[in-house]
Amino acid sequence: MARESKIALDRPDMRAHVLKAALLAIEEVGFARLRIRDIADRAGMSTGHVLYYFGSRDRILVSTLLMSEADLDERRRAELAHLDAHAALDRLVELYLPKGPHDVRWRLWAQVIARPPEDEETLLRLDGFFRSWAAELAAIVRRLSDLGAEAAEDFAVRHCRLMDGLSNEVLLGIPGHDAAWAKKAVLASMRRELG
Amino acid sequence: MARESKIALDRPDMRAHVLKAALLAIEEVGFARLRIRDIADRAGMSTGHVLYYFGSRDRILVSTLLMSEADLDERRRAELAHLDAHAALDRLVELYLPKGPHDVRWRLWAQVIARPPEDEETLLRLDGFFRSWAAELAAIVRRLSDLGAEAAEDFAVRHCRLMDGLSNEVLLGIPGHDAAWAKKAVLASMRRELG
DNA sequence: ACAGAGTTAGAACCGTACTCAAAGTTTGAG
DNA sequence: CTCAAACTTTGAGTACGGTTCTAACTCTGT
Repeated sequence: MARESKIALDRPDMRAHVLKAALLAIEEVGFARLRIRDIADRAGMSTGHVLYYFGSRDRILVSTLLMSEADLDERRRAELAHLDAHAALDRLVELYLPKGPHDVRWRLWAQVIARPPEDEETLLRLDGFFRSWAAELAAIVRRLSDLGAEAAEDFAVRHCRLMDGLSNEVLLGIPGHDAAWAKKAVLASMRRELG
Repeated sequence: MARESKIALDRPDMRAHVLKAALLAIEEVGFARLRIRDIADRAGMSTGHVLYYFGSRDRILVSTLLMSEADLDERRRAELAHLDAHAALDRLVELYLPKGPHDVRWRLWAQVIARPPEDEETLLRLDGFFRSWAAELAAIVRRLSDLGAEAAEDFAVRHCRLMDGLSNEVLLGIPGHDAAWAKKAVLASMRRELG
């Protein structure tokens, strides 16, 4: 609708306010029990109002993921900029992987994959985050090895997908497969290729 | 409860009947709109009855995944047994990856990852399927290369997780990232390592 | 035939996503 | 300053689906 885009442009601050409330709500009540009411309460408004801005529960969650991911994107850049290549690699892996089975950012990803958005624009934004992570990783790898641009890119994409797969197991809570296990596995794979 | 385990033992056929109905229902009405009613209709019973056997919607879905995965496990063994190593590798990748964004088996996985089961027994069974795929892949790889048992196992696990990650993108429906793209990416990675 | 356990159906219940109409607030033109 | 139009906000209302409950039914063993 025209309404939607107008609002998005006019009141980005309001949307951000709701999305922060959503993050807080997820942390506090957990994903399984999350109601729109929980978000509305924390944002200091009514459930109808939250729906007025976002249209549906799923849209709120997708938007929350987009914000959370954009946020991390910035933090990542800022933090990795002044680390040497080895430390940067280690830190990137740490930032990428879930902290545990209840990691909010990853729970959001899981949710969105289980009920994917229909509109292409959102899908492209999600893809953008995939690419951003891969690009950052590729840059670090080039500092660590004599790989060419193409090979580094390939390495980066493969390892991002590897981390996605490992994250699934962490999210499931498979016994023994926790965050530390995942990190170790990724770094081992990277080292074995980089020599 | 005692009730639950008793039923599971006494009436495995009834459970299987419902689960097959669930698969059918998912195919027909899609995941987003799936109601217990849709499953009950197809199984020729009431919603109350379905819940009597499974206790909750989530349990039905987890059980459906377990059955579907066990089924594929068998089919895979049977089919790969009489293929040469190259063909077997190709076919395993094809069987593992989603056929498209609506692949029922993978939608079930996505659902289960988004709302993981609590009980350890189920988690271990899920882990069992991970291991089974990896073992099968490792065996094929050993036929194709001179890798040792340990290296082949490592190769297999890494590539299973890689396929999981690629599957996420297929499920999301990221433009350009379809089933064929995923297959190509996996095989490229495998070839590059196996030489 | 009967008791009692196990099974089945479907109505009732309850919680939650979503709608809607009306009231409140801001904005900007005259 | 006034007023109307657009936008915002609310909360009650609706619809719907998961879950629970109860009462009827079936089957088995005696």
